[in-house]
Amino acid sequence: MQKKNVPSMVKDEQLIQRRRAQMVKGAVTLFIQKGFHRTTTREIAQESGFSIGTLYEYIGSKEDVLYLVCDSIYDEVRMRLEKLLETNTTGTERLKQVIESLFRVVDDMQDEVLVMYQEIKSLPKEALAYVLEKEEALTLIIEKAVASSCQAGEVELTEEETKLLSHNIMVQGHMWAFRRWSIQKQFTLSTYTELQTRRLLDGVRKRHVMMGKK
Amino acid sequence: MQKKNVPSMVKDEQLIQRRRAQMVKGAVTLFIQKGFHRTTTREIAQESGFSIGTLYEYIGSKEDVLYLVCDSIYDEVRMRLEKLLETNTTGTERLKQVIESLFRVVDDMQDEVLVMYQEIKSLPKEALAYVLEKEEALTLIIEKAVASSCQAGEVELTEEETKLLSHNIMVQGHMWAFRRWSIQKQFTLSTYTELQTRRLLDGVRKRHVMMGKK
Amino acid sequence: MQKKNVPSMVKDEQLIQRRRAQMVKGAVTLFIQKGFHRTTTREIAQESGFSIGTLYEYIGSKEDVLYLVCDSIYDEVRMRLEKLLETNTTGTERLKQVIESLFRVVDDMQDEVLVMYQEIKSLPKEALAYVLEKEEALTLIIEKAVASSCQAGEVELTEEETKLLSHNIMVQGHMWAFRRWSIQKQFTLSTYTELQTRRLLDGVRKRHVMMGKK
Amino acid sequence: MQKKNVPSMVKDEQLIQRRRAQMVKGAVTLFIQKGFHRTTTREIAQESGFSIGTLYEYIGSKEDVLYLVCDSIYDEVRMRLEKLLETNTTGTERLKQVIESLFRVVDDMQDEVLVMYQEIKSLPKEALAYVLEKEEALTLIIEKAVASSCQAGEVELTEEETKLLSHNIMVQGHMWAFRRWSIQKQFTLSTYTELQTRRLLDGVRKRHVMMGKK
DNA sequence: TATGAATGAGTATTCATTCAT
DNA sequence: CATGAATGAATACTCATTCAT
Repeated sequence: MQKKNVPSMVKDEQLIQRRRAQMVKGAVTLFIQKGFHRTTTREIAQESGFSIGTLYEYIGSKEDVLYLVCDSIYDEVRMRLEKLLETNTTGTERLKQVIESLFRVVDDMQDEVLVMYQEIKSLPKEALAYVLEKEEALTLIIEKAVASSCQAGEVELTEEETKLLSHNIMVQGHMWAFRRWSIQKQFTLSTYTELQTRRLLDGVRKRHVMMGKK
Repeated sequence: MQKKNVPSMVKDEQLIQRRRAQMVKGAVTLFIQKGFHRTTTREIAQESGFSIGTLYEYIGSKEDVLYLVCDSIYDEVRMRLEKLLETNTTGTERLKQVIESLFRVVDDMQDEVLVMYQEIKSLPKEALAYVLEKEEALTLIIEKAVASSCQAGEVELTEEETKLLSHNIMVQGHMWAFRRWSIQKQFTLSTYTELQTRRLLDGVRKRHVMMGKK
Repeated sequence: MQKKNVPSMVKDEQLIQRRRAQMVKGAVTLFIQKGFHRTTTREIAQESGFSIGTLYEYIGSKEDVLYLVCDSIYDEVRMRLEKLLETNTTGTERLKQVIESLFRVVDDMQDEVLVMYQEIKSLPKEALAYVLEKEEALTLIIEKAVASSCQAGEVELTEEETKLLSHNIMVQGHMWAFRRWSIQKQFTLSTYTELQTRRLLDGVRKRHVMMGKK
Repeated sequence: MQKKNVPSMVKDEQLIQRRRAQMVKGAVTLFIQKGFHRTTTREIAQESGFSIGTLYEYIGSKEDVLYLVCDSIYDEVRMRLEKLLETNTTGTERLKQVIESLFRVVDDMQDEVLVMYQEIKSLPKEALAYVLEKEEALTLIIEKAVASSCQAGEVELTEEETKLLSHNIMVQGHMWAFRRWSIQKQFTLSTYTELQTRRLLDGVRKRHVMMGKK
């Protein structure tokens, strides 16, 4: 799936990047506060530091802003995640690290994650498909760590189980944000991480290993 | 938290109930198709089978419709869930049944669940709080089943772990709907249910019990 | 060609007729002053005596107003023309009467005729086709009078010549309006009518008749 | 009436001429396609082969472009007409030639003639007056031919009739363009020219000449 | 109680024009 | 001289809400 092409009247590619970055920054702030539909294009322009006319020099429609925002959030999540994963661990150690890192990123970007969950549906079909692909790509990072843990012989999972587990981890990350009204009242991030990690790993640990340990 | 009072010009309480039921039915259909913001009050009135004037005899604002819709979805989820749980099981058996029932209800009401996840944020603060309470009450049903499983001595969990597990179960139900673009391509509902149930229970099963079984 | 259907949100057909009449009246005034493109929908609403919202209860787009205006102008031209032609004359007498009547109607409706000439091109294709048909129907009235004059044996014309003559008469009527900056400085309507009538008839009069008269 | 002064930031008169020629060429193409109001200045600049900034180095406003276009169309009509009239005929022969030439020019420049008829009204007052003078000057060419025919003694016309006839000829030329939706379906240019010429001349031919011929 | 016509604030988008580079 | 990014007033159209019947 190709990156959706957002039309611009401006030729200087560098300038486009800069302006769109401003735009996304302003828009995210507003979308977090009032959501996509309740935010006007004028507000986006103003918050971004330029006029409404200029805004439309860099996009074709309001929906393009949403697309740029979603795209950018995914890129940032991925970037932060990869940054936290730079060390070269493997096996279950790796998996623990992925979980902790994911949760930490979600914690840092709670509002952005919420925007994604709630506004994504307003994207035009094509853009939506593209964004969902990014989500799957992200899930794949987790899947690789799970697989690595399998290969290390520490856990045994079918391919199906691997996939499902990855989804579970991803969603447990997200729910730290979208159920924060309940979860964050009861847990700190580190308790949450610890409890979830233990549960996730206990469930998959090889039986004989466990018993051996015992 | 009190049920939010939705104003009506009409006295006959029965009529109010009937009209609002029509209204919610029409609105849900539309919200599923186009979302709350893209649906007009005129459309809601038409889909409900009465005029725009009449619509406003039974609500005070468009947001009231959203509130009624969310409220009604929760009531239906709860009703269906309780229906499926009428038999008097206990212990781990009970827990399995709760999980399976929840997943089945979510499967039946996927679109409604999605509407909730995506439009809830558009509710006015007070209404939002009320609806979130309903969500917590729902989670409590699960929590009770988990606790019942503990009491049966089949699993051992701290109170914290109990709460978290309940959230996890709830969210794993919901994700069947909101990640369907990926999950429902890979799993049938019964596979999904089976895999998730196994994982959830394996993780919590008492060690000695497991070994004993061994 | 069917009359184009202009959409309306209002059900009462009578009301639609009344409101659209107001609308056309207001719009014509404005189009005469500033042309279609320089007139805003708000101005049309205001001049028509209702709000912009109400305007859009009776039309689907600004172009619909132009269509209604053109349609209405043609209807009025035709109505006035037919009124002036109610007496039952025939032959050349009839033709003279048609010419005089046409010129008189154009004189009365100069501004409207100009609007037609200048804004018709802004109509959507379908509407344009419909309006041009009305123009042809009007030309047919003239053609019938010319034919009547032929049948009376006073003039002899091929079918082609009949058609062309009718166009000429029509356009000579219109030019009284669209060349008024020059023609109306030099002629009064009655002089113009007399001169044009003489020329039109002299050119077609049967040769032997003329000579017989001589 | 002075030629309207179109302001330019550029000194080099030659360059001004060249750029404006490009501009008019581009603009005519666009005005024919979409009319003056639906054409943007950006489009004009692009079609002309330079940037929007450059466009405004050679004009003061969008209306100036329309003025230049109208001015240029008149000049070309005149030029072409004069070219076709270079041979030194006189009398009725001359008149026939003028008619045929005019019709031929209009046929060649149909779109341009239409633009004139439909957009002229958007000119600012002063520019409009200037352009109408050009139209009158053009009519004068015809008038001279008619007069020449009179002087040759072949037709007899009062001064009033001469003027009116010239207008008629002019308009019969134009109508070949602006009623083409009907006329060009029924006639070829040469039939149209022949029929109209015959009618125009028959109507004015001296009575005794005609009879003599007879 | 039911209706639907009326309202006008609000919104996305366009485009002529300017001006710093 | 040429460029094209920036501007913001202007504009068509929408839609939640009201209220007279």
